[in-house]
Amino acid sequence: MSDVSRREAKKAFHRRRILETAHDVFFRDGFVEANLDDIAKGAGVAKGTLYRYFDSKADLYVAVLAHGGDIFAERMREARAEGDDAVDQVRRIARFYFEHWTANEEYFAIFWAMENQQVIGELTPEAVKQVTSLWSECLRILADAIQDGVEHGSFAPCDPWEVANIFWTVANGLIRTEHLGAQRRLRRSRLDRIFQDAVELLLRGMTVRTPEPDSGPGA
Amino acid sequence: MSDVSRREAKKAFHRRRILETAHDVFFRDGFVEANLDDIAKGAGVAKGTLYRYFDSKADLYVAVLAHGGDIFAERMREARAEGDDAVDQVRRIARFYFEHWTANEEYFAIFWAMENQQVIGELTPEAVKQVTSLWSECLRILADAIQDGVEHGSFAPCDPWEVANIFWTVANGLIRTEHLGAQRRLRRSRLDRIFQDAVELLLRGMTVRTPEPDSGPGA
Amino acid sequence: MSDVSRREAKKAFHRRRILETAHDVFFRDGFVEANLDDIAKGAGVAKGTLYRYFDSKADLYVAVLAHGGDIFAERMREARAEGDDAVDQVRRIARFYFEHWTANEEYFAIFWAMENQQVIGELTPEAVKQVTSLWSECLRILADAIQDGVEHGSFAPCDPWEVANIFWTVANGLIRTEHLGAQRRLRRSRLDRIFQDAVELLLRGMTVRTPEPDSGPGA
Amino acid sequence: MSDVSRREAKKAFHRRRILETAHDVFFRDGFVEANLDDIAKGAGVAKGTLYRYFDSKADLYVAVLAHGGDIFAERMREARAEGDDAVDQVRRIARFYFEHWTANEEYFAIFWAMENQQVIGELTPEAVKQVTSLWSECLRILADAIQDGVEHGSFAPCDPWEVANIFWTVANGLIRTEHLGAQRRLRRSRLDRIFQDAVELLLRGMTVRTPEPDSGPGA
DNA sequence: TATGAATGAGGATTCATTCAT
DNA sequence: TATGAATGAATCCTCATTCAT
Repeated sequence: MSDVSRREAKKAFHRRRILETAHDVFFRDGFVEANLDDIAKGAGVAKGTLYRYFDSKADLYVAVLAHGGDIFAERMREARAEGDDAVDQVRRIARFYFEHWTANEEYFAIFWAMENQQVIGELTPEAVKQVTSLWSECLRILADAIQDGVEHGSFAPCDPWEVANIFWTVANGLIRTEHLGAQRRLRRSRLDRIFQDAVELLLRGMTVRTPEPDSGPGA
Repeated sequence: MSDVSRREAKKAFHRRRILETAHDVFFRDGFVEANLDDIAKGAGVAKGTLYRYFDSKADLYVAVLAHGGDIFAERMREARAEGDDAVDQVRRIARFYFEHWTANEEYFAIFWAMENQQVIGELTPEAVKQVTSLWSECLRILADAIQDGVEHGSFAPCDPWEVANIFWTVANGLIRTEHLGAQRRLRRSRLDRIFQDAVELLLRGMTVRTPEPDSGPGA
Repeated sequence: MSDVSRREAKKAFHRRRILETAHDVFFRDGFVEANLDDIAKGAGVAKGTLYRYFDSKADLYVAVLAHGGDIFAERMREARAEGDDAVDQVRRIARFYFEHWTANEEYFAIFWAMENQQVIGELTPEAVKQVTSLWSECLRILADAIQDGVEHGSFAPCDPWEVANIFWTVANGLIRTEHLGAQRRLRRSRLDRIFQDAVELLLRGMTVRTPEPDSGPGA
Repeated sequence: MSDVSRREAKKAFHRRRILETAHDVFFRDGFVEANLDDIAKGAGVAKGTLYRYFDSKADLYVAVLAHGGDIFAERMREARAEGDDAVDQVRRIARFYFEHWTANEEYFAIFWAMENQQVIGELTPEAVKQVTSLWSECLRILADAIQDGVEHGSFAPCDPWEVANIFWTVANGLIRTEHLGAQRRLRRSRLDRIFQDAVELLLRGMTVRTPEPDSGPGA
């Protein structure tokens, strides 16, 4: 029994080490350029051992993504819960998103890289679905908040999913651009300002009522 | 004379064929996975011939980007010129951008791929600069239009570059997301709607709204 | 234990096979023209396996040189030790040198090839040093013997290093010329005679001759 | 007629340019690494044109060797003629040899490179013979001088060819070693001294009469 | 005769994956 | 279960030579 549990513990330990190292290496080199020798060496296991835990390089990659992705949505839900009204909730979600990615820059890079066609090509459809569902979940949280805002009159009527998507896109795009443009090291203060401005710009746009002039009956 | 010109014509033909094939292959496989055998075979030339036209794989890649990139900014400038006021100009720029990329989907993928760190790693700084300057140029056109709008009171005071950047990011992000999410074949109608909405959302956010606290009863 | 040692033995076997085959191939084709396919095939391993043992073609080349080079100086030292006086020692060194190279003709070719600029160009400075130091060591042994002879009056005063160098040059040159001139297969008897004569010629030149101006009538 | 001669002149000019450039390039890069693009460009002709003048790379190489080699033997003959007695003649030949190669270092490298097995492998036996005959011719001149010396009692009895060969070997070896060792730029003063010493050492050895002691009848 | 575009075989090196131990 | 040695397909690039113009 003790033997069994010790063995289990060792396995868990190995799995964790591998995932962590893979994370670093994928971040540093990207999926294609990353090589399993580095990962094995970094994790302190033999190259063959990797295959005891993961079926392939792509499989390991997905595992890395999933590893930290689960808590992401949960945290985002918490962030929303702390907000008072819809506007506040959207701001908090955006804030969390920004804070999270700037604090976990590497992860961001990895997530993005997955969208790159090369990686997707090597993944099974299931794997792709597994990862993308993480994003959908996040989008849903944001869309819910927006929907709330619309229902309570804080936002002008709109398609919440669509607007959530736009929000999302802006956030990702800004972080990504800055991430790549700044030689892969965020200048946080600059990004912070841009990000704030963008959020406010969007919020302004969402709040505006499309002017309903006293249009004549024929309009 | 005829001899020389015929030879020239043949060279031009080859160059064109190579670029076109490279374009397709880079689009299909991405930079890293693309292989020169495919390109050579597709272009109907020997592998060695590629090297008479381009110094390296990376060089060819840059050439593909530059091939169509030059006219891009020019067209965008034209699109702006056709607009009446700043708002109209921004709309037209956005429209052009959207039309162009949906009509040249592959190019979009290639441009984006370049921002991937692996590709950049293999390019000379000059090459990178050559390509990225295309984007800066486009950003400048948009920022100019916004600046105009601010000066003429169409837009609320803002940092034109920053707002242009946000616009840009939204546009790229939406196309990109749709591009990848939809199994790499845009559902144009859906994207069109989202894109329009996003532009209007942003324009609304940018538009001056004289605070009318005591606005009429209908507000 | 048995497992580990058997694996070790196999590795040693592979390494040996690779070195031996590389030796033959480098001898047959020279460094530049030799190709790793041949070596791998000859050694009965896959091409990739070569890289588990040696970092590069150049590295393998150096290993081939070093493989047999170490014992060379040692043997030469022994040869010297067997001599009675300085003259005898020099003769024995020369003899050993001759015997060794004619018995290991291929090695000779490889050593010489290394001095060719192309090969050196691909080696790291350390590698070059590693190999050339072998030669210096040999030169030192010879120079020591000569120095001894000078001190004991067997040889006329001279710069031992310089004379050792001359000896060396003659020896190498003769073997080399014969080696190449005779379609790469030494006619040993002929070379033996020339070599002997050359050694005696040099020894005669080195030998002290007290100027005997009034030498007897027979001079 | 004028046309014909002008054409002839042009051909001669091209041939000369090609040879000169090939000379430089072969010196700089060695036979294997030299490439015809460089030679063609340097000579100001098209690559294809090279093949109007020479059948192959190897052929061009041999032509380069022969180009300057003819005058070499002639000059050496003159050098000998200026000497008074055999010893003087040998000294003058050696001197000339030394002066010539240190003044035409590049040529030396090329000649030596030819002895490299790779080059020989690509040459026709005729070509090899053509080049090696140059060396034989030079050896003959030296052997003749030695023969003279033996006949006139200046030198101890010996096989003139053999001794000439030794002389030759020493000379080549010293220049070569210095040439390669000194990063391909001769330290002339040092080499000069060594060379002188070597020549005198050999001359001393050649002059010595093997002592014929009053050996007893049984010896 | 001269050109230079085209060729394509050839070669060093990498690395995900397998499998005997 | 873990190892790590072995694999071999895959790929970019070079360059002597050819040949249509």
